[in-house]
Amino acid sequence: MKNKANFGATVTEASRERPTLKTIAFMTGLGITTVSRALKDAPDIGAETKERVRMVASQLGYQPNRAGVRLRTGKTNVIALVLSIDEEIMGFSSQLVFGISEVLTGTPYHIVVTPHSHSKDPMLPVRYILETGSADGVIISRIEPDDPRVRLLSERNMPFATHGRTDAGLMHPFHDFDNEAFAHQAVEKLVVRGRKRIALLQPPSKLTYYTHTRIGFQTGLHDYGAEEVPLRVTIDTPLDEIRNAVETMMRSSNAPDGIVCLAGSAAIAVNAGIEAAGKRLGHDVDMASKESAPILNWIRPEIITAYEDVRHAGREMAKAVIARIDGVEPEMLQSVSQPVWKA
Amino acid sequence: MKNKANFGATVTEASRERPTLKTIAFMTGLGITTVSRALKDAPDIGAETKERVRMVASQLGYQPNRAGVRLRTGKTNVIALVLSIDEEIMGFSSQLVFGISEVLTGTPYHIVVTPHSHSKDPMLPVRYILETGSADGVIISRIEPDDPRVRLLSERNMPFATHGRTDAGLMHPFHDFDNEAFAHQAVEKLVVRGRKRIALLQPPSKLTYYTHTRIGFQTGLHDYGAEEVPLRVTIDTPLDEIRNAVETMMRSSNAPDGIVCLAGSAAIAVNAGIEAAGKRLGHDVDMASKESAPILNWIRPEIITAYEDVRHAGREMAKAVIARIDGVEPEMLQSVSQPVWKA
DNA sequence: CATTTTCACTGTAACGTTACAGATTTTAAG
DNA sequence: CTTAAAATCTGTAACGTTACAGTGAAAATG
Repeated sequence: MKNKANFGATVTEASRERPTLKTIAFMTGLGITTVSRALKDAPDIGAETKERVRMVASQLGYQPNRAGVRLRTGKTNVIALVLSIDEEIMGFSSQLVFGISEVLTGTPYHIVVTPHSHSKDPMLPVRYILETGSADGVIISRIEPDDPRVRLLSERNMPFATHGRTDAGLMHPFHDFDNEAFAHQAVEKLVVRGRKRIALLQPPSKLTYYTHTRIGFQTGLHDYGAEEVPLRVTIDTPLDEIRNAVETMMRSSNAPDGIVCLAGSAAIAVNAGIEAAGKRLGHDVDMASKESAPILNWIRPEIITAYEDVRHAGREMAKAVIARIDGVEPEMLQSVSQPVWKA
Repeated sequence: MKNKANFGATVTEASRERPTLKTIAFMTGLGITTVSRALKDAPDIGAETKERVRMVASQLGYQPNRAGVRLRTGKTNVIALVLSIDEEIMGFSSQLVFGISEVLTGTPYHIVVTPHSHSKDPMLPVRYILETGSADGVIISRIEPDDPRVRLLSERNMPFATHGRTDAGLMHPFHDFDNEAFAHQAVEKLVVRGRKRIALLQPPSKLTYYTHTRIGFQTGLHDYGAEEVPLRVTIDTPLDEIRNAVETMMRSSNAPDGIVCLAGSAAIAVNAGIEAAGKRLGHDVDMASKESAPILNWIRPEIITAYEDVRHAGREMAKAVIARIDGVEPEMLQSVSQPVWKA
């Protein structure tokens, strides 16, 4: 009862202050510890007491003070999203953020966005999070086969999920788009339209899904009897360079009659290159592209598009990190989503 | 010296633990308070002592524990970005986030993203932030002339900046794009090309910049002697409805010969509508559009585009909130950026 | 009826930080 | 020399929370 004096003097003022366990303790006449435990539904608190505490708490609109919890327990209730600034042209990362938030709403977790330029050291943000313990879980993208961030996070036992897979016997939660299936099916779609000489606008070779893409593409070529026309730019190349490279390619005697494209924004540049070369989509050449926002068909209905649901990816990864934090085994937290072809 | 025993026993282990003021106090032989004050460059600490403390601190890679600071001082070192999920198609909000982060890097601030659907109560996230004191500053967008969030934040003395202006004598930091100038100039560009019958794809009427847009547009019509062809959809309308509305309009006897469009994503749908009606951009009709990512000209070089630098907006708002937190007057923290027309 | 168990509840300490009110030593002033 | 004034430094308490080690009373056991 030593709090009584405190409250007696300031009861009217106190009602405007943010309620704490102390407030509830005072109002119920219980100890602070009891209130804390009651709200956590601890087994050594009476049922009726719990009920009473819960009532008062919700009456007051009590919300645990995050700093208090964090200081005492180390639990931050933060999920850090590490984003590469440069990968972004088409709102890819907004969708990720929104997907993640969807899941985090209704949990105590907040999402902190930690961007970095991938020209700088990609380890920096991850190291910062580990050193300062500023998050309970981490989400990273642009994964490499033997990604050092994945190694470090695993080693330090920090729960995390990746957008993309590794390929070095590292076991961890991930969500990935099935780029192998996409590339394979893309080749099929083109061959069905009579295309046999196909170019691939692929991801940069250091990312894991470069290989997935290559395998799907080459298997497709083999299965459906087509051949590759080489293209030296990647989806990370600036759009004008892509356009120029495609224009040059389309003007050459070696021009392809089909193009597979791994990103929606790049597809726009490819299309510009095709048109600059005086060719027509659907006539001289066909293009199959992945897109993370349904806009390509607004631009050219002839583009064969597969949708990658990035928001869904965000949801999956958010669920995975939280599950990982709760101790679920990484094996259970891996998922791959299939391309959805338009029409 | 009462810490000595503690440390003596665990000195090797302690070196792996995260350093605190206590660690530095032990290493320098000073009191915890002294170290704290030394690191803040307080006037009552000796110059040599400060130097020594700073050395040891940086040696150890000391970083203040955020939970400790927050619990003690109430300072969260968090900027909350409140985003509307629905407004997003083209990576608008990613650019905002990146712009904000650019400024926040090198400050102690982190960015927490708090999304919400604007079909739900838009006050919810703001109320949550106020009630839980979970941020030192807030950034909001989609501003209305008499925005209740602006009122509430002002009333509660929470530093904030808005992306867009209010119009009810509310004084607060903001950054805005000059939509009035944009609309006016857009009309000019169209009239210069001989267009006289112009349609406007405008923002929803509840947002402040609807009025700005209308004023610029109508002044432009008047100044350059053109007339308006009404269009009932807004840039918030789903893309397929925009397309249909535009197609219908373009097929009608009342079809415009110029269109002003306030958003890049909507422009894509407008273009699709024009083409669906069998008209050609640059021949039958011209379009001037704002865009926040340079993609429209990849799609149709004929579109007259003005660039809105959203990343810059993010930077401006981040600087504004921080300045506001530091006590700078709102009057000093308002900026408007001008449209930049391509070529 | 004495003893053990169970049940319901509680005080203390600690997480890392800073405001505040001293404490000690040195220097300046009278 | 004494006294006042700087100049430096420090311990205590508190922010809100929870782990831990209890306490006291009632119920079950022998």
